[in-house]
Amino acid sequence: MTDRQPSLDPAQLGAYFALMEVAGLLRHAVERQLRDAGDLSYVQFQLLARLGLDSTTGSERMTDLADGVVYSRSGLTYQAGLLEKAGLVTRSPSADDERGVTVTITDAGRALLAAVIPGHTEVINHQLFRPLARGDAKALADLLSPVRDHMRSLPPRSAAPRRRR
Amino acid sequence: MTDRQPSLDPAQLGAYFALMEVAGLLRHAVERQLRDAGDLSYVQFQLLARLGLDSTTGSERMTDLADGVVYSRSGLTYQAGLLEKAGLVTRSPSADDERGVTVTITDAGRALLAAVIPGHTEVINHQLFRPLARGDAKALADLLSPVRDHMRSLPPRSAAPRRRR
DNA sequence: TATTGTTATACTCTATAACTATA
DNA sequence: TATAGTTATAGAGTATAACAATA
Repeated sequence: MTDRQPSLDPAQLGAYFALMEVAGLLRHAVERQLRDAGDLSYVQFQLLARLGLDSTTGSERMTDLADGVVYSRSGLTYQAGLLEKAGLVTRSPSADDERGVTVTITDAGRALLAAVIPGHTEVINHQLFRPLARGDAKALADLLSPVRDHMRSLPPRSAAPRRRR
Repeated sequence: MTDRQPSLDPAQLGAYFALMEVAGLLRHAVERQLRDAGDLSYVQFQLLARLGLDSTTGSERMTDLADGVVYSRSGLTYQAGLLEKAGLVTRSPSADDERGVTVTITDAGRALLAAVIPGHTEVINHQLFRPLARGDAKALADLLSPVRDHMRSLPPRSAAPRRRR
């Protein structure tokens, strides 16, 4: 079940700690901005961004959203409920599968997204890219993209094992 | 207060999203391992690691710990209380400054740290480094270290503004 | 007066399990 | 029987503000 001696060399340790600290600090900064600018949590922003920017239709099914944002079904139900209550998304039964729920971003949701993004990118520029040279962004993306793809392919995502009774 | 049009180019967007997703998934995986192996949250692990690995004495003051782990004083008090209750650290008044509290890792804390680290590094190897080539770890560390230093130097850390009454 | 740390409190978020309804 | 989503619930974590004690 476990490999032998997989201990990390100093470069790996440095990369790991730097990655976690940078991402943690960046997320903290970004969450503050999103909270101040639009009263959104990072997860809510991710959901809106997924619907408003990634999706061409502005709609996605709950399960697909959960897979993208990585958490439990009930957590997504909770967040989608908050977004719906705020008028930023609507929920309706899926056309093809009566069990499914389709979440759709509203005009208000798009407007809020647009209102929040400038400050968002500004934080990212200031905190993340200011100390980097041109070309570093691409280098970073090239390093991390394969990792992301690998992690996505791994095992357990939102729809983790379901208990049988 | 705001720069003009700091919008992100595609490479920057890609780097940002990849960074956040990789770090998020990695943290999720690592938290599960720490929980299973030692009933530790990631933050608690960070505190133990800071005391047991980074510090030569095994001790640090509360404020310094908070600065390193990035959160509020009260949050640190809460976590330090949990660690103390579990016998993994002790808290005692600082020698030089009567106001201060020195946190020290116990033998049990070091033992738990040692017990947890193999599984921890294994997760990191599997999830983060498996898809990377030799040399990529150093490249990643070289890219992110300046960012981390920059972010650390920025403004608000644990000891954020204190309200006057 | 400023700083260190704790406490009380309220709130957000997440996970588990049970439940309903459709495939 | 399996899957999609919701609900109830309980727990962990965080932030704010007020507070006590020392510098």
